[in-house]
Amino acid sequence: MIKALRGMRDILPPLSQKYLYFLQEASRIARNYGFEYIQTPLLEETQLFRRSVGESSDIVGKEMYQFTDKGGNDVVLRPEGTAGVVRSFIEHKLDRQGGVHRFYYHGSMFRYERPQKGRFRQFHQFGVESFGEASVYEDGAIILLAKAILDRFSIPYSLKINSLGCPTCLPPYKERLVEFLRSHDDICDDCKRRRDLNPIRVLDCKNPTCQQIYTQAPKLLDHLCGQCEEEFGKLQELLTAQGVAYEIDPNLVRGLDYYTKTAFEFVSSGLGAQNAVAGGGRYDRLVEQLGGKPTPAVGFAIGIERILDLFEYEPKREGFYLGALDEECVDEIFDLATKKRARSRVLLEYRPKSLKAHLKAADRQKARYACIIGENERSSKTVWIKDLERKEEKVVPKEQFLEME
RNA sequence: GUGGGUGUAGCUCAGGUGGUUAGAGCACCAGAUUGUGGCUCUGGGGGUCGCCGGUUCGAGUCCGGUCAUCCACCCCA
Repeated sequence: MIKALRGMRDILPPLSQKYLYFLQEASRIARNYGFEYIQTPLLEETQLFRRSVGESSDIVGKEMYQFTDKGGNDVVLRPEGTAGVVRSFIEHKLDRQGGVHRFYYHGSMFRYERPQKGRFRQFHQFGVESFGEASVYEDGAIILLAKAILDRFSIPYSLKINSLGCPTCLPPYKERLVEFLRSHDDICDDCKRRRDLNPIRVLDCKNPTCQQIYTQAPKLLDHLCGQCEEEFGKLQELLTAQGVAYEIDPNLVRGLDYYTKTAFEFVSSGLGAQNAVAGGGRYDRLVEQLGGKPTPAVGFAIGIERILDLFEYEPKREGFYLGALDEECVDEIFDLATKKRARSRVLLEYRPKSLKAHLKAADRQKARYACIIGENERSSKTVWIKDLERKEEKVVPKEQFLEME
């Protein structure tokens, strides 16, 4: 038997129904915040991710589905969504057009990792990206948008925020940190590697010995420049005013290189070790880094598989089940179903069955109405209808049946 | 890449120390005297016991290998 590849899974009913329901609600909320839908290719030039996500990240370092296509292009299946949207933003010269551009997207991402709970090689994200708005109010709005989506599904979470500084305050801090790290030779091997590649990432090392050492390390939050500090304060003020509970996590650094200033993560218990359900932040330098005009930007992504694990979905009864009690009535319900299908969802049973069997089938398939034609109905040109939710039944002329919503 | 757990019916799982036609619950289909769903009862269909090899008169059971899957490390959505 041919099976799906490791870490790839099919999404079939009823999960697929839940998936669509999530997309519908999340899209609606994103639109309420002024975002428009954007779709970008799943395949991009490898260079795009090397230059955005960064060489020091695990994603670029070891998780990309990378290959050479038949035209000799070095390409990858996108491991995350932001880079492609930024590429598109620049390619279509929206950076030169000016103004604010807000996009939401959803779709498959690919990372070659060992699968585990909440982690797949092909997974799906719903994300938003906002370009051209430097105000910290936008950071606040973006966090509120993510929160609104989680709240829509009554998902319990805790919100962690941090500031990663800007080109003014981050480099001097990095130097101090590296200096500190060089004076401590007992940090783990991973951290020694990080020290040279991307020193900030040592801060969220899980190794207890390292964590013990880092309690003495210089803190980025103590080294923010005036503007970064002010904005981080303003962000907290905004969140507090909106009644959003949050926790400052000075070790929240995130594994992608492009973040600046605001970084945030929504975590939820009940997801196992992979507890981040949404994450994002500001990336003011990325557009420029990829060859566009300097443009401030901020965004986030939600892990769809993870969020689907966190809420229940009961599809509601919908549509009409049509069944015949004897062979002579089958042509009639077939014709009736075709007409009815111009406006409504119709589940049609071709085999004549007992009334009991039809009701059972209609119930199981979650139809709202069981509509049956037998000898009596055929001679009187009517349809017997039972509302399976209200448990009410009636016999109506065929014309009236076709009018029903 | 590393570690641990698990592979028996569509699903969840039983199957002491090897022994005849491999079981249950759920699900599915059909019935329970006249055309009424969810509950109950009866019956039915459905399994190369992950795969390969070894030990044995005999392997679902023991041994080796292999594959798959889950969880964790790591990292992140």
